[in-house]
Amino acid sequence: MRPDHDPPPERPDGCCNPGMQPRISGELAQALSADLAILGHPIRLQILDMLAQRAGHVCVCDLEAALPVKQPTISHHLKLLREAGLIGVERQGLWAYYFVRSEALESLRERLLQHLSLLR
Amino acid sequence: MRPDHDPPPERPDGCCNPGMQPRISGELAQALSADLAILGHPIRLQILDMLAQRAGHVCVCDLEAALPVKQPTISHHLKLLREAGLIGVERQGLWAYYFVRSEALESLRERLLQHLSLLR
DNA sequence: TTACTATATTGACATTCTTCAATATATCCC
DNA sequence: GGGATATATTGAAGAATGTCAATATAGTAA
Repeated sequence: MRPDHDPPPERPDGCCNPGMQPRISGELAQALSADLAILGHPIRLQILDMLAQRAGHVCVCDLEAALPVKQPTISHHLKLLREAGLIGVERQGLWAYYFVRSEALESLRERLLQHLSLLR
Repeated sequence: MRPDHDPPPERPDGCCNPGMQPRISGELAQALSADLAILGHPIRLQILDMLAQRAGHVCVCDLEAALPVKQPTISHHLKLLREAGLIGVERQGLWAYYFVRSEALESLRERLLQHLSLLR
C-alpha cells in the first residue's frame, strides 16, 4: 500500500543499525496478522471450540443458547469465520449445521507456529 | 457436572444439543483473544521480528527507518507491547534500546499452541 | 393459502483502534 | 545557560469493529 524502500539514511555515530530490515515483509505481516485477528475475538474462539467439540452437529441455536450475544451477532461471526475459510456450513431444512474445516485450521496453526518461533 | 465427553452424536429430534457449552470459558476466551490481538497487527509483528533479530540493540530510530509509519505510531505500538509484557526497554542517554522479553513471548506462544490444538 | 420457525441481512449506533501533527520531556554538547 | 536530538505524550480525526433491533429469506407444516 505504501512504498517501503528508503535507502539507508546516514546514521550518526554509535546508535542504530543502518539499513536494518524486518525479516517479515509487509505483505507477510499483513497475512499473519489477519490470521491472528480472525482468532482474536472471544466469541469466535468459543464458536470454534463448540464446533470442534461436535463436528458437523452444531446449529446456530446451540451457539445462541450458549454464548452471551444475540443471534445476529452469532451469524455475523459465523460469516467472518466462513469467509476466512475456517468453517463450513451444511443446510438441512430450516437448520444450518456448521463444522470446522480442520485442514484450514491446521494449516493456519502451522503457519502461526512457524512464524511465531521466529520471534523467539 | 461437566460433560467433557458427550459421546452421542445423535441429536434429540430435529435440531440442537440442549445445554451444550464451550469448553473455553468466557474469561479464558477473553484472555486468549487478548493474546492474539496484541500480535494481530502487522507493525507490531514487524517490530517484534526486528527486536528478535538483534536482542538489546534496537532503538526507535531503527524501527522508524524500517517501517512505514511515523515515529509517534512506532512509540504507540511499543507502548502496547510493553504493557503486554512482551518487550522491555533500556534507556541509554538519548536512545531507547528495546528488547524482546523472551520468556513472556515463549509462554504466550505455549498458551496459544496449547489452546489452538483444542480447536482441531 | 396462512402461520410458524431458523437463520441471514440490513442499517444504525457505539466503541475501539490506528494514525499523525503538534508538543512535551529528557539528554547531550557547547 | 542555549541549541540540538531522540523519544514520549497529547489530542484529534478517520477507519474498523462489534452489537442488536428490525426486517428479509427460506424452509416446514397445517
